[in-house]
Amino acid sequence: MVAESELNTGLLLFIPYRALENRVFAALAEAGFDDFTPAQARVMQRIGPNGTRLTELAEQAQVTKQTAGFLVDQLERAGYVRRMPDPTDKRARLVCLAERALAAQPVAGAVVAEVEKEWEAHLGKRRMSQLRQALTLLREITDPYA
Amino acid sequence: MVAESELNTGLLLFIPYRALENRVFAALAEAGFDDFTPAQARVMQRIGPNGTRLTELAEQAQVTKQTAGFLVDQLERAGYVRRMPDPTDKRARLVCLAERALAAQPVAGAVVAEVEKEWEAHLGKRRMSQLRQALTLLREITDPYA
DNA sequence: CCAATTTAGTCAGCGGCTCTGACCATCGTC
DNA sequence: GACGATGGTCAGAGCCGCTGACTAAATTGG
Repeated sequence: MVAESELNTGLLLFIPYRALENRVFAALAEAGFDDFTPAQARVMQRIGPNGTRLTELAEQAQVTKQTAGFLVDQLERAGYVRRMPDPTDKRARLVCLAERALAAQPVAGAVVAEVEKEWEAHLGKRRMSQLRQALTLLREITDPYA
Repeated sequence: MVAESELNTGLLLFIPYRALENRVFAALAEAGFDDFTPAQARVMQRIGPNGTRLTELAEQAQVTKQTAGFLVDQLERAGYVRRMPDPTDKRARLVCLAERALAAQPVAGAVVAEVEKEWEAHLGKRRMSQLRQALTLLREITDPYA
């Protein structure tokens, strides 16, 4: 039996999450993408390739639509997203990734890959794979939008 | 449509973390502990059995000492913590859990146990154990205060 | 022993995040 | 076409977290 920390699982999940977020954020800032915040990034992360409605973004990020709107306003002003009319619903608008976000994506992707590689080096291929598998399964009962 | 296996690990970690935090928070609120916020809880969680200095709390929660002080002020006013003089350093004060926090702990502990049990039921004993093991290992390279 | 530096903590001010409540426009349905 | 539901905005408030400037006590080095 391997000795396990007595820390509650929540904290165990949160610690590497924050470590990864910090790394990505720092790398983006260094690459010149220093004009957005973590809260904005958490919304931007949920935008689909064909655009996503504000209400849907709000639900997935678990904030109110007002908050999501506030964040999208700033992202739009900074050139990361664009609002397009939704052709299927005149009330709605689709939030789409704009040029600046598309430029940032490869940078973010590279850092995520780098950190995941470090984790795999520390855990070993097998345990890293098990970790991802367990988390993916867990998502089924913890993600209301899975 | 994004394949599950390609969802970045950060989001995979965050989703269950937030689910757990939400559950604990809701249960505490229902039990009458509705007068504190998640930010306050994240600080309170780090207080050791013999009290912890404000500066140390700030480091571990990764906020400035000003922010930690602000949160402790509110926790103190709500009766969750007390400030005691540190006998070994007249500049410092030890933040200790007070009566109300001690009353809340069993409630929080019960919910955490309940949620972990649900997760174990979904993943199976083996995978749940592997998950905790992997996360504990990961902490070695992601927690600056391990 | 005293001056300089470091460390613990506070005060003041600012901006960012998120909420509630109220509101308007459009959609879908009957 | 009336009505409830849905997509979104506006206004106001409070909480969170930061920087900068400060006091007091501890530590270090001559």
